[in-house]
Amino acid sequence: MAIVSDLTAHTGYMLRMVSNAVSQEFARAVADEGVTVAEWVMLRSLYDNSAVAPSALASKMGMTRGAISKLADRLLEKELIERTGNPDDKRGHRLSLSDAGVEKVPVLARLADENDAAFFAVLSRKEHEGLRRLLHALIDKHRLSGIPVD
Amino acid sequence: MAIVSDLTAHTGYMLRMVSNAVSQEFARAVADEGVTVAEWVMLRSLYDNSAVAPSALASKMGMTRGAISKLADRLLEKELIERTGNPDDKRGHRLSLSDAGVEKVPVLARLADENDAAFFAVLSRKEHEGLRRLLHALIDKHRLSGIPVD
DNA sequence: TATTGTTATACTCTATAACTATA
DNA sequence: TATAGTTATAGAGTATAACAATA
Repeated sequence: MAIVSDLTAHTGYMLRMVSNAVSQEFARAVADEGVTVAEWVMLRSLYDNSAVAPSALASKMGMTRGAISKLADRLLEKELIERTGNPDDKRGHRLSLSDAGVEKVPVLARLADENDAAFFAVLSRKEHEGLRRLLHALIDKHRLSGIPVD
Repeated sequence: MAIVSDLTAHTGYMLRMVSNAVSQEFARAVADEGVTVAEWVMLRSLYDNSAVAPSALASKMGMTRGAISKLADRLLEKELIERTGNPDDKRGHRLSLSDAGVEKVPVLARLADENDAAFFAVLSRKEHEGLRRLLHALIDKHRLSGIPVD
């Protein structure tokens, strides 16, 4: 029988297990506020600089323009964002937070803070910082800020 | 304006970015072999101890029984696994690898080895080991081997 | 009554590609 | 022709709940 490496031999597999666990817990937390994790990321991205082009969000969030469009539709229906035209280029749109959206972001941010603190509390401060440093190195070296899709 | 933590302030967010990147690269690699990541995990799980009950796989893989059922349907259609009855308990089923499945696992394992090695090559050996240790601690302390679902 | 597994339904996320309108 | 954005379609993953057969 061939020698076959175990599933946990792969760091990517362990990463996926842990990531799924954190995200699933966070998904439950924000679900009470009526949003999904991807919706939270879009809302948070619009909080700093409102009036962002959908294509800019797509490359920032690592999603296709089609996915951004659908995500924006849902947030529009929930009246958390607004979609306006770009006067300079009539093809372009701009997405921005609604008043309700501006109010919602700090609430969701607090849930994110709490969820993160609770999950990683099983690590010492030093270990937690080490993990963040390693993840940061991977993000940096693989240029994962905005995987340009599409 | 309220103070709102940045997305990257959350370790869970960074974890999700990195995990998605590794998994997406691996998904592309195994897609050439005609399987998905979840299918690979099920095939690998059946490689060690063939003849596993669907419910056992569900708790091992952290999926619902319904999800396992659907996944098994796809692998049956690809003729990589077989589904038999359990003579001791006529309600029960047993899943096991087909001959083609047994041949496929080492091929996929090699892709997993290569993908993992390539992605984490940007870390030093010491850093890589440190990351594995931290992930292992999180898996252990949160008992993530088999989140019993359903 | 409880359990095993399947099936039905539905929603999110993702990707590809066709389409509309502007440039 | 190229670009911005939307829309259509489809597949994968997940969850809930209803269901049939068996215990």
